[in-house]
Amino acid sequence: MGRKSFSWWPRRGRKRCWHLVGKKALLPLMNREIPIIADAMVDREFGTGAVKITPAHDPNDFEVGRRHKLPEIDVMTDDGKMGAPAGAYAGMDRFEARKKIVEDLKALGLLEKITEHTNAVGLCERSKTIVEPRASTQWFCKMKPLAEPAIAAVERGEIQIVPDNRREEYFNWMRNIRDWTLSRQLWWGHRIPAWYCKENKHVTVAREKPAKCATCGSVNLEQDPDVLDTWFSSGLWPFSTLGWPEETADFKKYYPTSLLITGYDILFFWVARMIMMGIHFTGKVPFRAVYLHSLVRTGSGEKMSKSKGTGLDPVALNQQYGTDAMRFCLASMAAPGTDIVLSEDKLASARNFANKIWNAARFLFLNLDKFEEGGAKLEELAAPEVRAKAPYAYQGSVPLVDQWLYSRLASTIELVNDALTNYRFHEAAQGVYQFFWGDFCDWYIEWVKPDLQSADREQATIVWKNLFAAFDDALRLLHPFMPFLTEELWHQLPQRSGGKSIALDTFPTARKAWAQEKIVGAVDIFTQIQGVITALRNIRAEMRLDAKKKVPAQFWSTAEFIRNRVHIESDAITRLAVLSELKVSPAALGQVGGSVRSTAQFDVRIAYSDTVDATAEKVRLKKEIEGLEKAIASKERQLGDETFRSRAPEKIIKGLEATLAGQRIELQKLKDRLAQLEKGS
RNA sequence: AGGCCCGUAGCUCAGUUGGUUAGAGCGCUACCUUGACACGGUAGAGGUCUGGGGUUCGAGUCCCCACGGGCCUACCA
Repeated sequence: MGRKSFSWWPRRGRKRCWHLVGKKALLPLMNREIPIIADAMVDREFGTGAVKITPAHDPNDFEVGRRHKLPEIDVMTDDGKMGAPAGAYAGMDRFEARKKIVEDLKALGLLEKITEHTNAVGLCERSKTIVEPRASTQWFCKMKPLAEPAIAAVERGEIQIVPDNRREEYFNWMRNIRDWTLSRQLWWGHRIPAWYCKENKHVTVAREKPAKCATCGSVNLEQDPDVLDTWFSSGLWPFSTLGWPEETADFKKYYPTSLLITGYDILFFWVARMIMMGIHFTGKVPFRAVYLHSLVRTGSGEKMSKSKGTGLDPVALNQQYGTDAMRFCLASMAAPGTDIVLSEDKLASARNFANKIWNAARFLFLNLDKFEEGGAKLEELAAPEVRAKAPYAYQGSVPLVDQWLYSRLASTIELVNDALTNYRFHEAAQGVYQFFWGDFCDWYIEWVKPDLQSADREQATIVWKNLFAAFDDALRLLHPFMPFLTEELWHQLPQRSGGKSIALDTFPTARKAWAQEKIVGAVDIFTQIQGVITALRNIRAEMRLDAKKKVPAQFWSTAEFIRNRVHIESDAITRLAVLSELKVSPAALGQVGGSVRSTAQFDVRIAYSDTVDATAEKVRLKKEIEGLEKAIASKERQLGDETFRSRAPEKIIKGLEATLAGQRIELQKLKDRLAQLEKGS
């Protein structure tokens, strides 16, 4: 279809055609002689293995043309018609010309056959019209000298790229960098500062419009109509915004900045260019770290795009679910290196979390009002200096539930801080979620509920102080993810004078004193007690007991300290497991009636034999026995392997042994229970 | 075609240097309109981590291959 010039490459018919290279062919219709050449660009497996070369209308052909010094003939005009070099076709519309050429070739008997071929045609993103490749004069920026120091800066770690795997992409792109076309045929942007004299086409480049041509002195000058690529100007952003090229105070203070946050799809467009420009113009990298965040996709996984109209409307979604929910949702899904598929389900889940926090706070303040009727003041319970001394002790010791809560809080604070410094925002968000909902609401508030209005004013006061101190920390932890909700609730607590916003308060940092409680073992004991309550509830559910039906239960553990602790906490356990009484047995539980749950550490029983479904119970037991036996067998195999014992770290071996011991006890208990059930039926 | 990434519960995804019975949210099942919350509570079910080799005492995790999917860049006579 190429109607002008040039050449071929007969490689496939190496034997058949090689002799033709260097000779000339006559281009039909144009009657122009064109050379036959050989070039490795050609795919000899495709079609005839020979192809015409049109350097002015194809990027590959352009390269070939340069290699073989072929003339570049542009056969089109700016308005998409055929130009003078198109000979007889000049003035025709390009589509018309193509049809006419086929007809003419046919008429001359030169057309052998027509085959279908799918070709990638460039389309204008907005107008959808076909973009015709045409050779033209453009300004290019030589990139190698700019890229090299920019590669080195990242290699040396002067700039950290997060997530790590994007470093490779950066290197790959930078090492294979091509010269950068700066000319854009748009009607907005920075005009290219080049002037041409009309007489001799000399080029004069200057900051201000020159008075005359630098070469021939002509005053008849015309500025290049093209503008600079927007990314060229954008690349200057880190320092031009700070007053550069002046050595302003801002520039000195804030350049380089610490962190750039942007989408990973813009790493090459913008980030790489800022780095290159920054190093070139200022001698310094523009920032110390680049966090490349995920792209938000629609529920069906499409990239959101304004021009494609595939975006979700954040304003509409914010109105529906709340901006806090949106923010939390995005953060909780921002695992580095993956995209975020945003769906309404997930937003709803985040909204539910916000709702949960709001209701928990409502509960606290409603109860506080009642408590204040007895003379207490919020300032005495939750002023900053009061909160700072938490956790408070009651009758000489910090209540177990508070030891546990503050230890959990300390771990959460550590986790969140750690996650944030490492750009692992999803872990931070999920950590707060787990603490606030799973620990604070589900366990802590439920646990201390009756104590909030305790007749023992001293006890109630302690409870309130501990509660508010933890609540305040939790709010501040949550604040980066749910700014509005936490701000609102924070203002309901008494703040230090001048406490204008939670955003100006300090972010919680690790409290070693709280984490210490874990070492003492309080957390482990509390976890055991949670296990006791869950086991009892599980039995209730299996028995299909009415939720309000209070039933008697028995408890036994070979460990005396657990028995003692369960005894001390029996009020709470009784309430949370809906029992009529909890009896700590003086000896192992006998095999009589009811339903039992066991762990390696303890056994609980609800004595309600008439409602026990023995068949279902046996199925459950067998399943658990099977799973345990498998786990035990694999551990025994591993621990029996001398190579393993000699090479695995001590910690792993010890842990395995401990777990194995527990599992053996558990298995024995399950087996006994099963045997007893089978004997009974 | 080249480069990068992904494949884990029904769905969407976590899983930091290989190490003790692989987690979450949603959905699902059963029970509960219990005085903060049904946008809720309690208890559950559900995965031979795409497949095949390899390294290792030990692999969801490291290496190779295959299959499937995505993105970026380039593009075919």
